[in-house]
Amino acid sequence: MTKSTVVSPQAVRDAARDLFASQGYRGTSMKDIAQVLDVSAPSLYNHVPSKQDLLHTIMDVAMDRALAALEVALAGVNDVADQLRRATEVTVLDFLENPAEVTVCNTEIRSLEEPYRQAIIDKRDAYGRRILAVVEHGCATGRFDVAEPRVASFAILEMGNNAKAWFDPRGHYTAQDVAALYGSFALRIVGHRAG
Amino acid sequence: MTKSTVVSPQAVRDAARDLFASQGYRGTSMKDIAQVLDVSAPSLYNHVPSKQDLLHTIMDVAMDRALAALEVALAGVNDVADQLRRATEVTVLDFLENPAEVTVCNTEIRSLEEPYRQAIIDKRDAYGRRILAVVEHGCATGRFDVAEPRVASFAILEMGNNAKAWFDPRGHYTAQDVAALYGSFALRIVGHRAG
DNA sequence: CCTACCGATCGGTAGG
DNA sequence: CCTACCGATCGGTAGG
Repeated sequence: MTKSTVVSPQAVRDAARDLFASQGYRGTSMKDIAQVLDVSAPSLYNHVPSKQDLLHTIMDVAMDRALAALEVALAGVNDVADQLRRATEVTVLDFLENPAEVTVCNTEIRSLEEPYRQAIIDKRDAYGRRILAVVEHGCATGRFDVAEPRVASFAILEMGNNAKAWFDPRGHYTAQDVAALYGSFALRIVGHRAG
Repeated sequence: MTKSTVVSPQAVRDAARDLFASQGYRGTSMKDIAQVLDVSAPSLYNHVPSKQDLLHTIMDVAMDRALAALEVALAGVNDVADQLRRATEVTVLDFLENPAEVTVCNTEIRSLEEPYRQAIIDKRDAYGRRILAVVEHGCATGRFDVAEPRVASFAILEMGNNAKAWFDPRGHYTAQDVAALYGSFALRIVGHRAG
């Protein structure tokens, strides 16, 4: 036997996540997902309500996980430079460790129907505001020196987005190594001054 | 009359570009494109050979334009810091001035059939190598100080990718202003030392 | 969990 | 440039 996995809502979402990431939401049929799990397409509806619900759930779980990881990374950290470094590291780590979810979140917002679409956009914006707040705090306290904190925070959030495309988990560098590198880039972008 | 545009291959590509950017390639039908131009879907085949050709041509023209603009921006510039600043500025300017093409290039490579897909990837990689060469030259001559030139060049190329999402051409800053800001970020990332 | 099937939509062609 | 139409595929349901 090649497939002995018990079909479950999570198994369907995992298969859908990988296919949505590689072929897109519109380019993936319920039959494609079913074939991965070795069942017929109609059988999927015993586990999930619809294709649209699959997409929304994948993205919503991914956003909640990212937001929670960001809060954990910032909890109890007082130095604003450490805050920015950790926020950047945890962001890049999320990109590297969950490449399929991140790709789906990046490319399939347009495939979400309302009100799901707006709900995901709100969570994505909340993530961005959290980064911006750190950058602004660093500027207000004179630890950072950058002309446009808002633009700087966008650049920091975005610069690691494609790292998952070239990162090799079995290569010379670990995901944490790469994340640390981006953390140092973030501090340079905001013009961090020590002490 | 609401539409008096003469239908031409370029008009079809322009309509397709905007629809592919907002709805995706698979989410856009030939009928959708035809409706923008106020003709029937079969009529489009008098101007373009296929939907797939539309996608490939849009992306290929966009990549050639970006590569040419990069060469023009670097022509005759000797100082490596100026080279990196200009390369970053022209990259971000391309993102801001051609948001639909850039979105299509970013999200629809997976919708391209071979050999078109590989040809576009090759052009995208050539662009990245050009940026990397500048960063490496700056490191080799001691003008830049960054541990991983390759990762730095990826970060620089990527950081402005989403600027088109929040940039408002009628706002306080011009596209050139925003591009200049990213140019300064690039020099900070590579640890540029003056003189 | 399956087969059989529904109405809708797709890219593209025929023929004029 | 049009209408009429082709075969294929889609998400989802019926019924068991």
